[in-house]
Amino acid sequence: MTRVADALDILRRGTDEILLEADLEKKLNQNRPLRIKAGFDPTAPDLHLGHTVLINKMRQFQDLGHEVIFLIGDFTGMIGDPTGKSTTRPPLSRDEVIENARTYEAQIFKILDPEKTLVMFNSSWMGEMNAADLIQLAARHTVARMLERDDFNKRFTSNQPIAIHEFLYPLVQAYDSVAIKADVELGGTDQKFNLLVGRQIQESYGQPPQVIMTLPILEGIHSGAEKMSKSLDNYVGITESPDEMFGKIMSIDDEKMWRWFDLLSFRPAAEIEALRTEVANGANPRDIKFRLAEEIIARFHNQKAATAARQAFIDRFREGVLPDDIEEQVITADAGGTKWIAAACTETGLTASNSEAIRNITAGALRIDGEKVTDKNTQLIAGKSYIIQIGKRRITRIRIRK
RNA sequence: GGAGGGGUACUCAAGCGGUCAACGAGGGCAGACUGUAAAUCUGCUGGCUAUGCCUUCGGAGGUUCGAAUCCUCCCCCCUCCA
Repeated sequence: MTRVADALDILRRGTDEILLEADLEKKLNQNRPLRIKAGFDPTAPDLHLGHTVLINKMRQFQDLGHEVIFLIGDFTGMIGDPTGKSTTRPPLSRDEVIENARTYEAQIFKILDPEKTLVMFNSSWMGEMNAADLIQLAARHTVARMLERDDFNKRFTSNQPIAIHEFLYPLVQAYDSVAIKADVELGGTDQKFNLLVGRQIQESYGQPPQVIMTLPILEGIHSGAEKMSKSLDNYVGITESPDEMFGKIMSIDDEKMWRWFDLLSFRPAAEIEALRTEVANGANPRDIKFRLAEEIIARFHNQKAATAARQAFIDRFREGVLPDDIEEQVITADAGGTKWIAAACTETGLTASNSEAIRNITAGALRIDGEKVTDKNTQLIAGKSYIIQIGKRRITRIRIRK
């Protein structure tokens, strides 16, 4: 096997599509570092495992000696939200963009090699364009082609509005590839259309078209097929604590676990296959899920933290032991020297309102020091400290101050 | 520019003068069962120490004992015609 064939094997793993793979092979054969592009929003980053599917692929390119361009779409971000459905996003200031970029770096370099990563902003070329330049760019594409994009097509045929500027987004993104002279652009499967526009626009500027590589979209931790996202609150953030990560990963269902192994694990395919066999032969899927959780936590924290998280998980949920490092919050008692339980829950953020706390008491979900509370008028006494639990996941220690 | 249709809670979607804090579905939270899984079953899902009070049905006014429901004006979306 040649080295190019090896590289292709590595790069192919976990991808949804590579267009055209023959082009990629050709480029790899040129024996030079390729320019690998991936674009990101300029909004405040809170990277989660879903993003890492893509970032891991970037890392593989780096390991093979290629140059990764982490492109921050600050120009497009400054215009506003493309869907326009939600309230218009306020334009980000220069300082905010730079601040967000810094936060990105702090997170992506948990995976990427800083030495081989180029962070760029598309405002540096888009900001130079004038109206005539933009119109000439727009002249390189047709409405009919735009309407081929799935979501445009759906909206068009179902009479939903499409703002004209939305057509500019794929074009600007495509032009980014021209400006960067990208050899390869990575994106989620939902980006396929935009990435293909990049190929076409590059060609019209006389550049060899980029290879596009789409990666599957990771589903969130809740049941169902919704993609992992912050707004759906079904994500595992890469800066979360080991315990939080462990709990969330364990809560995914068994079927989804294999999907996560495929997309997130660095284990050799054969090893994952062996794990499948173990489960098929009767191993408890939970124990296999432990390994997935540990691998991921070790990646973003370290092996020691991963082991500790697993132990804490077992202690807490199998043995029913309370964690020993519950954060203590201090709140002030009322004039009478006591504190109403519902108000205490709300003040500590355990519940969003007193009503919610009362509902949880009625539902039998609230415990004080392990004892189920049935009286919604329960008072906490000043000077004492209590462990308050709602359900299995929400827990805090409260000290009542006079 | 003209004619018509529509904006309801996190989302979709009923309601079309009182019985509406607003049917139903999804989502979420909790309980049972478990492996803190999933599936299933059950309860809850605006706020307020509450058999009551307050704020919600695009916005502002008005009619009425009483409005999400009727009227006026405004904003936004969609369709058809031009």
